[in-house]
Amino acid sequence: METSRTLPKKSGDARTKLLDAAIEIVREQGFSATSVDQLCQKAGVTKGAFFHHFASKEALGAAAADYWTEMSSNLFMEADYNRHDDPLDRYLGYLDFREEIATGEVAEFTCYAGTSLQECYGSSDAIRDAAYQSIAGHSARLADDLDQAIAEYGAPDGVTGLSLGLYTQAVLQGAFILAKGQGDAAPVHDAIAHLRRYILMLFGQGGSGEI
Amino acid sequence: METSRTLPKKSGDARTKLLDAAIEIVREQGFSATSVDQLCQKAGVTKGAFFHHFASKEALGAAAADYWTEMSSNLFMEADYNRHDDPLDRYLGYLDFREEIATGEVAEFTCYAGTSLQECYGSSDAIRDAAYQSIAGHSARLADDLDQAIAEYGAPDGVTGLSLGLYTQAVLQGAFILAKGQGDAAPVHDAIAHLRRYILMLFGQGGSGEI
DNA sequence: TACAACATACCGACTGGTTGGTATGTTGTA
DNA sequence: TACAACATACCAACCAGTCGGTATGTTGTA
Repeated sequence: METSRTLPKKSGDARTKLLDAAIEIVREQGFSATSVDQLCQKAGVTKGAFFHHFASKEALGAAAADYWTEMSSNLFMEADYNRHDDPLDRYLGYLDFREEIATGEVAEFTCYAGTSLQECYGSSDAIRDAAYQSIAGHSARLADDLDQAIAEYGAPDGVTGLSLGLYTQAVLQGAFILAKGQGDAAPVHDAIAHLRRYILMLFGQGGSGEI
Repeated sequence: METSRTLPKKSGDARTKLLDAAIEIVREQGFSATSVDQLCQKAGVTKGAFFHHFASKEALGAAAADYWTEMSSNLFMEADYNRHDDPLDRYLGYLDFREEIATGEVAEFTCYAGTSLQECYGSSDAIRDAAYQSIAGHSARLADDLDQAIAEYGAPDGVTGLSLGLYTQAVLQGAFILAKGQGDAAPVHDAIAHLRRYILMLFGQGGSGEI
């Protein structure tokens, strides 16, 4: 029953191939519109393998959200912007990095968690929770730097690191929706420009300014 | 083939009942996860009525986006905040109004266009286009007030009414996603607070300040 | 080290229910 | 009587999930 959520890590690669396939296809056409057969074909495995590793299609969706959390967590933790000494510079570097990776096909830079959270929040508790966990966890990591920046440079009453971290994610998720409508990454760059301007005004030109 | 997109307006109410049902159910469980039978049951009509008015399920989805555009357009046009003389006050009043209507169940205040745009952008051109049209059109109306505010109070280089209008929608759409994850409207209020602070800083306390 | 007992990973044909869509009525009304 | 607005009955395709089976480890023990 619980084959899916605990990561066995050293199993054959059918599981991983299915998770990769899920993230790719679901980002493009949504979860409900994606069939198990389609997933299997993309992953190059059979249905038997699918239901050996996942109790249901829903379990795959939730496991893919966890997988997404892990992948994106690694991506951002290893990025160069973390090396800045100043917490505000780290945050601004994060924004730059997000701009950098927002190129190419829309489905390649949009967020699995945001997509499936929006689609599945009413039909699957497991997927909703795993997807929200992904976004909330990411926000919390941002909040660390932002809290330090607030401690160093000050901020208006009611402005906390977490609230800014969540706002950052809201801006990005919303920009992804606009990008899907427009067919390219331009809305993401525009939105980040506004967000960056807000942060710079909030902290009164704090930080070193370098990139 | 084109039974759906041109609004006959004075037809029997099966069509309208189906559109209302679509907006209600799709906002809760997504488009793909909603079946034609479910739609018919909710609307209290039969399948014959459905396919009399809509060429396909996809056509219903696109028509519902148009219907959503019309409904929300009326809602915002008739709202009190439009009576402000100052364009910035009108924009700020819009933000207040959006906060006001963001209460109760999540599915009741989230956006049909944003939901279906995110879900269907890769699987249905018709729905994607109609949904994006809804958001883009809404942004354009905001852009009018924002352009006037810029003319009156000035703004940094590169800040246009349209770019701020689209940013506003991005913030709201992203906040809706967070609201779905959290299960209540709090993220919407938090996000609007940040957005309002940004606008006020941008325009340097312009506007009358009254509500 | 040898072998039985068991576990894991995977295969693919099959099933029963659901799906979007169709074909053919019926009914109200202009 | 003509046509729009529905209703009813039905269908083929597709869907998630099952099941009997195989091949390849792993482990305990004598």
